Amino acid sequence: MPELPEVESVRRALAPVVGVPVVGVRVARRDVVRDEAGRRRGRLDPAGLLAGDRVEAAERKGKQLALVGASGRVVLVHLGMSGQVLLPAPGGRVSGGHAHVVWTLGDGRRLVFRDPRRFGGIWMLPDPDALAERWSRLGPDGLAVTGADLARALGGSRRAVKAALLDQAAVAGVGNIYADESLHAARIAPTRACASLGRADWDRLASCVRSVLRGAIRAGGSTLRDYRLPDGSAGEAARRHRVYARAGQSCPDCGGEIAGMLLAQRSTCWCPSCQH
DNA sequence: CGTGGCCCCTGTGGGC
DNA sequence: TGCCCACAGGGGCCAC
Repeated sequence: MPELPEVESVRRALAPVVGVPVVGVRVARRDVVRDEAGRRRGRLDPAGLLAGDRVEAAERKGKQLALVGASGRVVLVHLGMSGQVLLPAPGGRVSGGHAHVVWTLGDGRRLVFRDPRRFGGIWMLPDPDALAERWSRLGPDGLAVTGADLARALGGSRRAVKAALLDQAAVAGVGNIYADESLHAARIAPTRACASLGRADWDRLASCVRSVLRGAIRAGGSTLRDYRLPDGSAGEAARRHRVYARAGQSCPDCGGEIAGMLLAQRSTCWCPSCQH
């Protein structure tokens, strides 16, 4: 679910948590928390989840969110398909269960990680170097990606361009919604082989990726079902979708019928009359 | 090596 | 009304 705009919207909404002490943490499901090596069993040191620490910064690359402690320890959060980071009002309840990790903050509030499907999770990293190492495996962030970046990473690939856009090592933060939306804005068919695109195509596509992501952030992200801002409210970006989940409806640009297909095991929507 | 396919998991909406 | 299947924003791992 959450792609770059949703994670960035969450990150921005966590500004009130920065500078606040972390009093303690309760872990209801041990296996959503992993150490640096990826292990999800064994004794869990609460300090690894910033208990007794203080949140110094909330950072993001692609779809990954990092809470950096004053100690230098890092809590890295992946939302997967159904993950949420919630900051309920004091005394408020988090409905629906699946609240796997709950932090108690010094200002009396709670920070909650819930994730019904558990495709997401939390990684405890010992220091900022470990975070930098992890993030070095991601491609450039979607808000900053250039045509040169895409051409270098994907220019020789035989894959369909949509499948390639979903590769986080090529560009970090684009998922199924914004891949379809960016390709439509760039007027490029999702089925086109990467190797058939020229430099002008990559430049236009990168530009469209950046603007589509920026626009979705302005709208607070796309709420289809699970995604919520930390205060529980929905993002409004889904109103702006031009092709995603609109198969059979008319293209807002040309009025032609939007096609639906399966590409790389993901539902894909596009306009065959204006994307080539 | 690059690439496609399968699987992880829960919840829900539609069709029968 | 109720059941069952298909499908959902992601990504790791496997076999080709």
